[in-house]
Amino acid sequence: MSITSDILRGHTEAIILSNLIEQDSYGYQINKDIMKKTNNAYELKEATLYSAFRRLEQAGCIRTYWGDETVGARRRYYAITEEGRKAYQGYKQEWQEAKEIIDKLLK
Amino acid sequence: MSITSDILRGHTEAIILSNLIEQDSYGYQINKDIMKKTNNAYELKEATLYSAFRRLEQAGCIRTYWGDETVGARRRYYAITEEGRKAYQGYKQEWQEAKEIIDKLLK
DNA sequence: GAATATACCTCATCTGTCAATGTATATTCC
DNA sequence: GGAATATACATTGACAGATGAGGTATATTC
Repeated sequence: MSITSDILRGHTEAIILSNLIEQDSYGYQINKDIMKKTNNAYELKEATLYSAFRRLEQAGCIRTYWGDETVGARRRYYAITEEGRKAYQGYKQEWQEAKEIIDKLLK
Repeated sequence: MSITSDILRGHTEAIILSNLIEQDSYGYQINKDIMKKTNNAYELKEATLYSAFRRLEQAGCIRTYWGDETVGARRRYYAITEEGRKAYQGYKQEWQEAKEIIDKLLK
């Protein structure tokens, strides 16, 4: 991992939601996707991932169900809710604004 | 303030250093500058500012001296060190990378 | 049968942010 | 005269998100 967690902090939930907008997924897979998308520059720690899931579920942004795998380890799938889609739009908007602000400040 | 602190978290020190590269300054002024630069979209809380000063000094990124004001409240000035300039370059680099990564992830 | 990959989960700890609180000086305005 | 506001610095305790360390279980590869 090349970028510090304090910079990614605050984006965890948005990153997860972004993944779930494409399709329902489960923890392990989401993490793999993130690594792939960033060419291994960023990896969510498991504990971070699961605590974010808990927050997102509590907030009504995702719902969860168990996969029906007959082989291999069981998978807990997550699906984004309507609430979650709204939240995601908000996060994206916020990111665009934050980007501008930080760019201004780090000139 | 319109953008959440979790997103700015991790940029505080870089923002301060950026300010000190322009000129020596003091806490109150730095905060005012930040507000001005961001059109009041972002304001460092005082406690955040001062704890960042402490970290930066500890890390050798800034040094401090008292101003010689004869009127008004005393001012504690901060100056960036060579170490601090290097750190700032690192922060800027990191920000460029982080920006790309987050942009990829929030597509 | 040992190692590795897949897959889930929890707890204690760490770190940065911030509300609240305190001190002191100077200016403005009624 | 005095009340409000602006300037300026500083500390403390609480909070929240990130994470290292630990745990469980199944399947495959060598």
